[in-house]
Amino acid sequence: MEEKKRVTLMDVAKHAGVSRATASLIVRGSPKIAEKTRKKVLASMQELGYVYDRVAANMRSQKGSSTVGLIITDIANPFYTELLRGVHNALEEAGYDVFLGTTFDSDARQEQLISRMLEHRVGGIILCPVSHSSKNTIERIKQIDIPIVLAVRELENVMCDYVGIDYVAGAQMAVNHLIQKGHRRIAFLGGTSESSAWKERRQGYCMALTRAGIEIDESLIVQSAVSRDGGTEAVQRVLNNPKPPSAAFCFNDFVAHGVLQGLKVNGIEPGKDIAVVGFDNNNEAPLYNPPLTTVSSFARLIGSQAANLLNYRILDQNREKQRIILQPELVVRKSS
Amino acid sequence: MEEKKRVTLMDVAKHAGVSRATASLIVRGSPKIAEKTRKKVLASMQELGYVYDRVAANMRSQKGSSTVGLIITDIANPFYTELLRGVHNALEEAGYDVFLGTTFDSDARQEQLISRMLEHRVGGIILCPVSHSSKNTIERIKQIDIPIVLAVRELENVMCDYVGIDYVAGAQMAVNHLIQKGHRRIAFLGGTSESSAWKERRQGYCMALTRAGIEIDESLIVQSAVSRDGGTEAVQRVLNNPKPPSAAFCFNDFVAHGVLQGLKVNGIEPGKDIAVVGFDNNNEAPLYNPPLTTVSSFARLIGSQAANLLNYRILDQNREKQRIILQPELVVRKSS
DNA sequence: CTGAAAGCGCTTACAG
DNA sequence: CTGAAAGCGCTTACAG
Repeated sequence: MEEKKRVTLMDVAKHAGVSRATASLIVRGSPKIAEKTRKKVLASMQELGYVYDRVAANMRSQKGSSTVGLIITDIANPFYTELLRGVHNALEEAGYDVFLGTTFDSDARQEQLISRMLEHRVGGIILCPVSHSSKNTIERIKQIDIPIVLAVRELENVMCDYVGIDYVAGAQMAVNHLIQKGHRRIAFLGGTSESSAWKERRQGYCMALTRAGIEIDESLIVQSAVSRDGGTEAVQRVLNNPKPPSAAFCFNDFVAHGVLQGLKVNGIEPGKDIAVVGFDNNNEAPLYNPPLTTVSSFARLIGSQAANLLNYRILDQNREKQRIILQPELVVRKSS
Repeated sequence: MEEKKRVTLMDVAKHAGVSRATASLIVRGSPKIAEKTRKKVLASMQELGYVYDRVAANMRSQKGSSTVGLIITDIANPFYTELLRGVHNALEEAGYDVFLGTTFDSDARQEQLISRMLEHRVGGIILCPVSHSSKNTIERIKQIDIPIVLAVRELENVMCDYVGIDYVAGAQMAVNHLIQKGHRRIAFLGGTSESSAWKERRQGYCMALTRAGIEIDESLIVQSAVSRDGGTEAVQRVLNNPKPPSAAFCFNDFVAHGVLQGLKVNGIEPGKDIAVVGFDNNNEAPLYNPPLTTVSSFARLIGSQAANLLNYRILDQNREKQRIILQPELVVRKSS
């Protein structure tokens, strides 16, 4: 297992008895080379085990590399797994190789990842920003001169291609659905008020109630960690309310799952005694017991759209910025 | 949005009034530079928006890049999603950036991905080989002179670090469990006989039966697509058997889910009228109805172990090859 | 098609 | 710390 020396184009050229320039033309698939010469050179490459150094080539020709960076929050979150699937499929199809990075919602890691991707000379970046990007980071992002598209969360004052979904509308859909079912006391469970995702859901929640002439009762809004356990805790708290709700809109499906479990522990049957609606429509939602009514946030579609935007942007730096806001969709199941 | 010219180390050096060599030492964090000079230079970098060209640096210093390739079968498969999580977390922690590629079990795509990763000068590769790697590909892989670790599937005659699980033992566990529960007619449902994963499960299935003195009944072995629908079809077929089984060992949890659904359609209650066991213990398994007894294949752990092996290999090309075979684990739930 | 030269952005080694 | 030179593996442009 000794380190073999890297075979260079020059080696190939010598071996095949042609000039380096010719060999270079051949690896790049130029049509102006005689078939015979080409075959001879290709044979030499095969024999010597030549591997094209795309990195050196890109550097010399100053072309954007065929590499793209994808920065997401957390690969353990099904929403981002789905998004990753969308991005990856679309990007591979377009011939890019993808670099993956996860921020765990830390601004510092986000900064670092952006730096590293830039250092690797990626041709573009798809960024799902952390919930609190520092001024500093935002300035950096604005300065970046390679194509960049934002997904899921927008950044203030940053003009970029963007694809996300309308959380406010999604929350409204969920709550309207519950109102139509006759519910008046509707809780909003889970999530933390610092995130913009929470704020927007809250906004939709309030709008739906207000339009229906229902007063907002702050005691029905219970924050929690974004997890199953968080959901269980939140529902526990709201059940202790002197006037408990007859329905719950949950921050996301994970939280909703915890809510379902918490209800059962208390002998309350979700879907019958109380209605529960989630958010995201992740793969597990139809498997919950009862199957969960939820709002689809189309993570995969967000991913593939973002990939497409990036591809267009790479092909034409001057095209107009595009902003795609996907409309969520209510998926009614047994839990409501 | 005009293309700015890239700021080089030389630009920084000029701006700070030092030599390029000094600037180079500073970006690499050399300790022999006076604090004052360092600060001045760092300030210039900030001001000019310098970004280090890791690619050029690696090329010049002929160091393996801090980049690693991960080639999996299909990102839509939860098993590989989990594996990806394991790899990614471990690798990011160790300071690598990861390139992701998916083969969709195609040998041609596998070849292509390996080439591209090599062309990008990755420092190492974690490969989950497709089920039928051609002789050609195998030869290529043997010739690769950068660190490479195989995961999930081994390749004949290829000496590489490897981490996988013992499918044969896993299948035995599942079937033994059913035998202990008193079952004698146990079906093996789903999967296709071409894949080594199927063959090994079948081997374990047969061994367990034989040891218990139960004759193997080929009519209870029904192949199918590896999907929910496949599972439903397979169970339908086996229910038409003149002597239907009282238990089923399924190729994986997906197939098992289809089996559960197929049973219910026929008015048969899984977990009561018939026992069902899956394979993989994916995230959904505890959510099925009834919760699924299954064999955990520790996808995430395979990923993190593979990442560790690769890291060790990169640090020391001469260390002895390691072969890690994880033992699967039976997780008993309500379906059996 | 060839051949020699210059350059992409960096590192390395060395004399000062 | 500086300065000049050489080189990583490629592409580019040009005269022949």
